[in-house]
Amino acid sequence: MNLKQLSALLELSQTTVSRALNGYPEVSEQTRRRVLETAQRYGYKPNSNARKLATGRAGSIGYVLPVGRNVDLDPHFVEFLSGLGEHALSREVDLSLTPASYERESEAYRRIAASRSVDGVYLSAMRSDEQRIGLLQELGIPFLAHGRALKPVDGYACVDIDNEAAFHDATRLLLQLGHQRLAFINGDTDYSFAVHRLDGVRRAMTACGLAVGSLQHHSAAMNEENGYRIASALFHNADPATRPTGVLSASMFTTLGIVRALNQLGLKMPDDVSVITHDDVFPFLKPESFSVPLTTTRSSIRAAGARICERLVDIISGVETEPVQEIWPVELIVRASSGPAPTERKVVRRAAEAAQ
Amino acid sequence: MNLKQLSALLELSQTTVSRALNGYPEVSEQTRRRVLETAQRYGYKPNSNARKLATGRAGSIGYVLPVGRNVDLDPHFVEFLSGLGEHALSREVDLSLTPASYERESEAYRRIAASRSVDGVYLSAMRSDEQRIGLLQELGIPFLAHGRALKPVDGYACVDIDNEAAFHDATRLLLQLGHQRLAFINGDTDYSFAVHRLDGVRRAMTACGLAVGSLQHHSAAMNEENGYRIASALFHNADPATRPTGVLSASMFTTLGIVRALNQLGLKMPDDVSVITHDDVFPFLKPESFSVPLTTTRSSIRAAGARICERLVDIISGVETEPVQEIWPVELIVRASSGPAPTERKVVRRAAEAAQ
DNA sequence: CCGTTTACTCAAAGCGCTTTGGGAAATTGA
DNA sequence: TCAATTTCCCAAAGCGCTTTGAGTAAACGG
Repeated sequence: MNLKQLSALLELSQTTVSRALNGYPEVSEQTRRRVLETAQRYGYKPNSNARKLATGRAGSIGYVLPVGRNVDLDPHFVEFLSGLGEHALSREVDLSLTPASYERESEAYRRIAASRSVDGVYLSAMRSDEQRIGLLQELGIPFLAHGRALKPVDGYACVDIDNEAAFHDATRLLLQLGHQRLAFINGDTDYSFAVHRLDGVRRAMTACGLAVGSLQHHSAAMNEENGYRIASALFHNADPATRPTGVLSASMFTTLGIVRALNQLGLKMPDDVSVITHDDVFPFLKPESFSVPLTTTRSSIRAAGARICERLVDIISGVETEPVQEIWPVELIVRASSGPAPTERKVVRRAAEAAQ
Repeated sequence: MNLKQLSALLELSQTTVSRALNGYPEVSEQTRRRVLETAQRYGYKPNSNARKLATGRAGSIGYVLPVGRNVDLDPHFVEFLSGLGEHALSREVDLSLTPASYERESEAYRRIAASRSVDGVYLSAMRSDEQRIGLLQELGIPFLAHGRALKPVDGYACVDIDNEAAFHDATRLLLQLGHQRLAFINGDTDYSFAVHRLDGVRRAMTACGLAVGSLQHHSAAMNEENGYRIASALFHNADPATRPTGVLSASMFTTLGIVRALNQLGLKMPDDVSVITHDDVFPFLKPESFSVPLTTTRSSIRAAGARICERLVDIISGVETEPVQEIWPVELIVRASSGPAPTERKVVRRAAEAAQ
């Protein structure tokens, strides 16, 4: 059933039927009702491709999906997608994913732009060495970034969380609790969020008069394995008097590994080591659900997804004109995994106990 | 730059240019080269909507994304998507996600079908009470299911793993190891995979002469919290002589919770309780990465994604005509979390130790 | 009563591509 | 040499929708 057939059936012109369906005022209420009713009964739905061609609007937002043997879409993405989808639903837009290997990424953006298959795109996993912003500006396709680039600093729209402040605050808490030897198991610093977080940690240390060089900083993909590997290296056979007493962790997955390493070495949270983790709010893995509930910096990645969809639709429809950089604050939530730094005395006592 | 402008530039008809670009034989090699070269130089890309309208092909496959306040896309989805995307890349198809709330799901499928925005769809999370197969058959849109319905048993194309055999084998292993009291922390039996798994467990028990009624079966969403909650209920204050000694778990997330509960209660794997888990092969959480490496039934959900994309493209293009039901075998991989059932003597001894 | 709004409706012109059905030139076969 | 192919290219007709620009009848105002 297409428009032509439907209008023949109704003995009306295509114009009138189209207008009736799309809510234009130039059609009488009576006619509109009749049209809607008939359309409903015969299950008429406009052909989306024809409509897209005629209007020039695609009614969908795009994303270039990084794929390849060595690329793992991480669970952050699906959580983000949930939020995006939730909002997309209310605005009746679809999401179009264009798979592309890392090397051919810019080609994919070019194709999207030239073929006009989407109205706008969003970027995520912003890199320290970010190329896409310039590309998309040049291509003239509306976009919104989830996260920020290190440079350019502005001139584009984004939604990001205040990673710098989050890790500054977490670090300050550890320092206030008396921790002097800190370790930071960071995400991959190829991504800008990891750089911002490191900046935050360093600023807090500096403010407290601690040498930045004393920080044990490790950068790696955020997963269980790396958390385990790095934490094991930090604590295995380390002198209790010199090993870190405070650990900052980039993600809950990393922390799963850290916890496993600590358990294996017989180290307790928070008596031997305090841990603060960033929590993206996964419904399937919560900081309360650790044997020792985790102190976290928390920001819902899902909420960010919903917001990004909302703003992207506004940008596309011209409601939002200036490129706004929206930075969300992050909460620091104290649970049981953080506590006062062990004193020298305690360290010795606990070491003796452990030796037995 | 559109086709009209490009052909004006080349002083050729649109027909010839279109044919040259699309590789039709009716155009001389020399002309083709000239066309391709010019198109390249001026960055011409066909408008995808116009092409879709003209050809009737969408060049994309669709998925109805379940969203809503209470719906969590789980990490399985992103892993699946990785696989799908990997293959989609090689076939140059896009993925189109249409968000829909659970209640309006069938409406979303109808819209997709009527608006011809995609060439085919895939289904996942097949339910015990599955309605979508009939709907899609009626709508006449090509589809491929990831998983199977309980009924209809056949008449549609699917890719599934042999959940029944997987859990049969896992159960048989526990029985062979002498376990007599089993618990199964299953996924939600609203989904057919969970029913198949339960069938497998029961078949193994029956074959071994064990009463099916003795199985402690719990059905719940597969996450850390539920694993913890159910395992705690099973083992907290339970008589060592009657509590389960073998536990089957539906997912790695569930098992995270089970392990937490066991740790808290001071129970050891595999001495006090053997655990076998299904592993969907997440790159960020591996069975080897548990303090006691997990015995698992393993099947890569990502590989399934790639295969589904491959077959769906074949179905759309008419290469695959008969609805094939492709069932993948599942490997049972023994690691340290499974072992012989504790004997009565051992049970008493360990209980005494624990009491001290 | 007649010119002017107002309320509806319509025919037709795109949107940018693919594809059908030829047609003219070049090549071939006898 | 001439008819029959083959080769290469074209004009024009869609695909199914939206939107422009008009037109007609009814309602209105003075």
